[in-house]
Amino acid sequence: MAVQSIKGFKDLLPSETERWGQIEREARRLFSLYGYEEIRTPILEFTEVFSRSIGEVTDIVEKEMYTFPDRDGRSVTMRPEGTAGVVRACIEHALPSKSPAHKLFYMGPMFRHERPQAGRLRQFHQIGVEVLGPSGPSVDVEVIALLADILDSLEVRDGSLLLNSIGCPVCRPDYLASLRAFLEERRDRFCENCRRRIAANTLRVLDCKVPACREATADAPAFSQHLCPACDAHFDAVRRGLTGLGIDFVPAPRLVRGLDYYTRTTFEWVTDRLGAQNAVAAGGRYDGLARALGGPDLPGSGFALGVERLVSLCAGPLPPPQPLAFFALLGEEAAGLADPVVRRMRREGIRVERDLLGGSLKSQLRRADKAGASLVVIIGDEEIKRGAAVVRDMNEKTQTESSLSDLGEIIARRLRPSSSGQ
RNA sequence: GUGAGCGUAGCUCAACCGGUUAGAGCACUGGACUGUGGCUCCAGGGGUUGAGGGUUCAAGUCCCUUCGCUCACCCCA
Repeated sequence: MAVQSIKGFKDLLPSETERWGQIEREARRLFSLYGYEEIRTPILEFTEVFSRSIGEVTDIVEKEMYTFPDRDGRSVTMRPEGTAGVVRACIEHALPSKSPAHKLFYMGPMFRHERPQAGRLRQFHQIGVEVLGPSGPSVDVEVIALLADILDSLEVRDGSLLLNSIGCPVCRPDYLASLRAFLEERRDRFCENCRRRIAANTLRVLDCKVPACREATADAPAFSQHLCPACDAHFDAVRRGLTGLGIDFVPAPRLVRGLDYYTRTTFEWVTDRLGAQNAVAAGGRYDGLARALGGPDLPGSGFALGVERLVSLCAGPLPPPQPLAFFALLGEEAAGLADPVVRRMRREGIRVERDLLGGSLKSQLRRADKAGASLVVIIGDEEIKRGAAVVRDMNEKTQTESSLSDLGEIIARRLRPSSSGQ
């Protein structure tokens, strides 16, 4: 059998890359409007960057990372998410000392060795933002508004924003203790997984899908009732901020995050149109991350958006391509005459295709039609004798003849009938 | 990592209870129209039926192994 791509690694063919391009352009446009700057960090990092930030006991670190010894023996890992590398870079380049606030975005591939399924790949792509420095609630609100605007600009509107607060190092221990006590009391009502989680990943029990577990936790203590005054005020301000912007959200007391570094605000944009993987974007505040990486206190807030998942939700129209002129050429001599014209037109910003396959005029016209050409320039022996070219309008089915020297200007004028101001 | 389903042409799918030369639509190429696209009609190229083994007079079809894909669990973007 011929060689194939690796399981969970997908090719993006031209039929799909247009949508990707649209998404990336829209995102970049909004990032620029919001004042976010791009950062590009390496795909490969020392393993500690992830194990120390994401959390040693998470699934990602325990069994999903592409980790291997580099040739010099040091353990390296292909990034499973974007935040850790961005924060590492900020610490390494002492960004906090250069400016008290950094608003960054990134886009690119992430890698997790999971079993592929709908909406889940081993190489997948995220677009994300990180705001490093400011710790106030308005940062969380801005980040969520930015996410909402990206989705809105792509006409992805049916879905909901889940919002929660998971406290901070001040209030979380108390809450965890009372939650754990609550769970322990009804330990025998939980699935095997959850029994293990009670000690290992207490918050996760709240998020279990097993109905019996859901029932057992129906009246579990909610974090929102146990927040310390500072976290409570922060959460309240985020909610008021979102309401003020007209951004709907649903309080989700069970929404927890799998990654250790989250504090306070946590949110997720979910839809029911994606199969089992319902999260399109997720994020929150991670005030403890920079310290975990050995850096200074550096509050952060951001989100990551799954591009593949977003693509499958996008049904809106793609931007129409620039009008196209197509050269149908019969014979070597015609090609020799046409090529300089074609090149000149391209350098002037006109979209021009030149037939490369040859064959009958009929087959070249067929290709021109399929390529979506609005004008076709035909040059054959008869035209060469007259030093001319036939210009066929594919929509009107009309033809005119013009001299080779005027060709460029005539095509340019006809392809941009009204927007000559450009 | 666990479980289930599915692998037939480039794509989407047929092929009865196992039966003789594996078909169709779309796509592609050519012709009708010798230099004029889309529509129509005609023709043509394309297959190790995922791979390997077994049962049988006979396997796309049944059995085993293996590879791949898909979906779900888990987890997450």
